[in-house]
Amino acid sequence: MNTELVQAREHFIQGMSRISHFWGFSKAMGAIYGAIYLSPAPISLDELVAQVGVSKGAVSTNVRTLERLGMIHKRIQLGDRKDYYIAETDFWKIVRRVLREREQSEFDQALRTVGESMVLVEELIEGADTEMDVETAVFYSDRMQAMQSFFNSLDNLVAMLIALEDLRSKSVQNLFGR
Amino acid sequence: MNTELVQAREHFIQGMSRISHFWGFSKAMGAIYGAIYLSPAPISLDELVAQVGVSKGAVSTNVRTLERLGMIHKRIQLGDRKDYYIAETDFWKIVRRVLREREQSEFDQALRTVGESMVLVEELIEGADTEMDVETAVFYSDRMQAMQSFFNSLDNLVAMLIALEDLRSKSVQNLFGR
DNA sequence: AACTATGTTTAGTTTATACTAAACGATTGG
DNA sequence: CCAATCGTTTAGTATAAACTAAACATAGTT
Repeated sequence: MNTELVQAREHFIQGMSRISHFWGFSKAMGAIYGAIYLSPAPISLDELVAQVGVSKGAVSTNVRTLERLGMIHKRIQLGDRKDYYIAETDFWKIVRRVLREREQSEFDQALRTVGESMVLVEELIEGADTEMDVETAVFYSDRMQAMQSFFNSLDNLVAMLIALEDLRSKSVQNLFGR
Repeated sequence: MNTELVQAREHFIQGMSRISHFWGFSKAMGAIYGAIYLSPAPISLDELVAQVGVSKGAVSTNVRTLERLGMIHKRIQLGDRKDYYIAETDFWKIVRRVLREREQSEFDQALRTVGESMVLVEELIEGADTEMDVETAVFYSDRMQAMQSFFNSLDNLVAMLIALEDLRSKSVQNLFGR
């Protein structure tokens, strides 16, 4: 293939690598997605190894993660033992999926911790012994409440955005100037 | 202070630590913010070292980052050489600030890389030699265009959210159920 | 001016993460 | 049934981030 075209691809892949890292994924994952995204035809694991320049094992695990996130899809061809991959090109779909994934895992868990702390403090307010403790406990309770409230709002906001995007993806209208 | 109250605080701080890590900041940073957030009075660096359990140096650098992000504020008291810190409690304000910060730094840069790759490819389409190269180059160009378009939309969306939040913070109305 | 209290910087260490190389397992073809 | 071709798993390694300990800088106090 044309050298300059390869250079352009590599530059793009490098950019994807950066973005991936920026969003908290591994660099290789972004690079691999970039390579798949720029492949005109379904691309095999070996070709990815060649294009991205990481080991087969790394490509294997990253590709699995990408598939779990719905960012790529596996295409098996009859009479061919290789797995081929194509890129999901609906980015909003990807965003939705990733947001859902992240909400479920760590985000909820963190929220729960805040809730637990709040319950701990509020239980304490009941059977408090000294006056000073009550004062501090009430302060704690208020602050924790405020934070939990914020996280709930954030949760609602994200849910709203996902819903909006669901509408958009059904091609009602493009609200965000694409 | 009451042991159970301390436990509740530590549980909360641990939660903040997780959230911080989840959002791509250091764990200590979240913990430190948590400690400041739960302090009824402005809190000094030494007290933070005691409560969070990391070294003075780490507290110092993390505190500086927190201040840069507008998550905490320094309060110097007359006749006291220590610096004291209080927490910013307007979380939406913090979100706006962090979003702006992130957009400027890495996000823009990544976008630029995609744009550059696209220009490279499009220049190539003009002076192309073989037929096959043109075909691939056009494919690349289309895909890169689609991705850049998406990032622009995302940018607009974030800008819109910031604008919405600016309105809300001026207490027009609370749109997100707080 | 020396000493003390305080925050910052730095050099080195720890730690978590992601990768490599290679063994492994499984499937297909000869 | 053996060999070849894949993808996966694993044990070890490299690397980047973040922390510690300690030196340092600064300013206030005696």
